[in-house]
Amino acid sequence: MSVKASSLTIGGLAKAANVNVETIRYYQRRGLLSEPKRPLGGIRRYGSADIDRLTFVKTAQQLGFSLDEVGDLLRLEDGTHCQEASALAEHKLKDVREKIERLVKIEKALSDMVSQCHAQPDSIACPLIASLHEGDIGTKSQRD
Amino acid sequence: MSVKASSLTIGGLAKAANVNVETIRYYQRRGLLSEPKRPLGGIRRYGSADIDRLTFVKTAQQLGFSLDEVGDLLRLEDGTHCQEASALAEHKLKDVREKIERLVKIEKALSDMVSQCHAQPDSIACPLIASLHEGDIGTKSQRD
DNA sequence: GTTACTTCCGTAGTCAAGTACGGAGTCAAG
DNA sequence: CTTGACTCCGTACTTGACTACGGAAGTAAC
Ligand SMILES: [Zn+2]
Ligand SMILES: [Zn+2]
Ligand SMILES: [Zn+2]
Ligand SMILES: [Zn+2]
Repeated sequence: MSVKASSLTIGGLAKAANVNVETIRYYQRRGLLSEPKRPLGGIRRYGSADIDRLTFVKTAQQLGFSLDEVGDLLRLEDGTHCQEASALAEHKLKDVREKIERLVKIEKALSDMVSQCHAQPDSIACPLIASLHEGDIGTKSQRD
Repeated sequence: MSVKASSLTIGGLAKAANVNVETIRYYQRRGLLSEPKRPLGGIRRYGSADIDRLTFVKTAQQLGFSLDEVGDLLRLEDGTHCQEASALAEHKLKDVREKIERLVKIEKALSDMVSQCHAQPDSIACPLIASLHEGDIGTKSQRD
């Protein structure tokens, strides 16, 4: 039985979870974090569960989930929705892989451009700039 | 002397360059594209140079340059600023490589999570959700 | 018990890169 | 000569994820 040490003020929570106070209030407004009741005109107290919550949100966010999607995940938080959770994660994994593919193409285009440019240090026209006029970096750029 | 076939209306230009009319007007406001003078209360005409311009902007954008940065590139447009142009591109290349690194870590974290999840189809608690509570996806996440 | 920091709360502003709107003017076709 | 489509122009709205502001009230230090 964890000691539900509800001892932190919002500022302490912010420090503990390494986020801005305003971010916490924002998440509360968005329903990603619940606000503890305040003791008769007093100040709200937060505990380790809240730090955990914020960690969850921030971790999911780093994994590329939007706050709306984090909300979806939180609704599965009891851990008994393996199907839905992994569907979300798999979809996100697909997105991430597509993003990587696109960036790798971009990387190639950029490094080609840079090396072309350096290959002709005394050229009158910069091939890097020229290639921007061509308008083809290899990504077929389908809108999805 | 190029034929300067100034025959397109803004709508035609939009179609030719595959962008929204409002986007063109927006770029004009931002100084990325100049507005041809309009013949006494008439309608502006655009030519292939404008298509080229838009292609340049869109290409650079696909390469990850912000519109401000595209503006910088356009100021080097004469092609005689190899140094500056390649400095910009190299910086962007560094950014892109960092982005790829981060995404690859994310990809690994996500695919690990998904396979863990599928490995235990009858588990009572989802390890995918559990791992989001841990708050470590391998990226040491230094603020930069 | 006064000062100084926090908290609370609602509202409003920021950023990038557009997109939308409304009303007036222009142009080509029928 | 009247539709209907398009252009022009300024302004305002959008999205996502915050961040800032202002004033009142709580709380801690000295
Ligand atoms: Zn938890
Ligand atoms: Zn699972
Ligand atoms: Zn050109
Ligand atoms: Zn060059």
